[in-house]
Amino acid sequence: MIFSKSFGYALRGVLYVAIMTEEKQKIQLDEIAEKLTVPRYFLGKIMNKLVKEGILASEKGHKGGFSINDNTMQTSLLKLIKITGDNEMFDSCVLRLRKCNSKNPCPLHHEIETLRNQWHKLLAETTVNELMKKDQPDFIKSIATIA
Amino acid sequence: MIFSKSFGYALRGVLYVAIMTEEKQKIQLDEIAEKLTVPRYFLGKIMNKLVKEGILASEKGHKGGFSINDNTMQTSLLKLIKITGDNEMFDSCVLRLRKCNSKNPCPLHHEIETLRNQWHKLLAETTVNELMKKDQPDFIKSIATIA
DNA sequence: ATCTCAAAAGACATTCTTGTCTTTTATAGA
DNA sequence: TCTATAAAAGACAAGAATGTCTTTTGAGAT
Repeated sequence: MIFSKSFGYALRGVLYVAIMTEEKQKIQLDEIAEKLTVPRYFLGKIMNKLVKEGILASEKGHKGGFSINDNTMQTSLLKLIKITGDNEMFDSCVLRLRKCNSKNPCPLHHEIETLRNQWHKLLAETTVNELMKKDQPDFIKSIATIA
Repeated sequence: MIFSKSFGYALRGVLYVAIMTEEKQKIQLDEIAEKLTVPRYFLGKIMNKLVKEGILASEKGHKGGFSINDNTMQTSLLKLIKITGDNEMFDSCVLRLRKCNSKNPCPLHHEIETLRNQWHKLLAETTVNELMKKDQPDFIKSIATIA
């Protein structure tokens, strides 16, 4: 698979909070995990990472939960990818030949570089806000479906 | 990483055999693993898969080893990807929303579909033969370098 | 202060990929 | 037929990603 499960959970988690935040201020992990049909504790750790990275806010204790903050809506997919660890996707040679760079390119270097840049651009430009603006009819449903 | 280690090993293994086959008929696993700086037994299993899939020929025993066959040079990267198990890269939703298809697309479905199709095309059209025809000066070196 | 709630943190289990070692099988040559 | 050789096959180990459970921490409510 091109991206990790963690990335998918992170994205769907953020989106769920962003969508639900119109109805309530705080969204609990229990609800998120249940609605997204995602392993609760595992999601918890990912959400925690997002909080530490400043993508989301959280509060402990009574009436606690997750909520959006000033950064949430501007967060790019690329940022989520980096946070969840799928780095190096844009670093290393796709053919896995190590000695490959613009000076000493592998046979597919240039073709792949073009494609990779397009990916990079798309992922860097697509933010949580962008995704929500597209406003698909069943968007919330598609987020809530197991991946 | 976008592709698995196994894929990288498979590709480099095939390329090494294809290149060396001009000098000798049979290439031994020991040599391949050493030159590519790749775990010997692990590579052995991957080479074995390639043989079973008809991508390479092999012979046991004295004067045995790996060699190319009628299919080797026409083998596409896509084929290698499938053999080494990185399937579903072109199947499932990149955002990992399951209920995502052309009828019920996720917000990025169309943009991603375009990119994915380009990848698919490139990987399907690029064969072992194509790679070797490009004839980079240090191609054999770049194959032989650890990934 | 104490209780309850919910995230955070830490220990542990499972699964998948990758890597290693040993034994078996097949082939050529003496 | 026997020996050497090299791939194939099988058992096992290490590592990373994913998943589960328990304990701790922090905040509001009583």
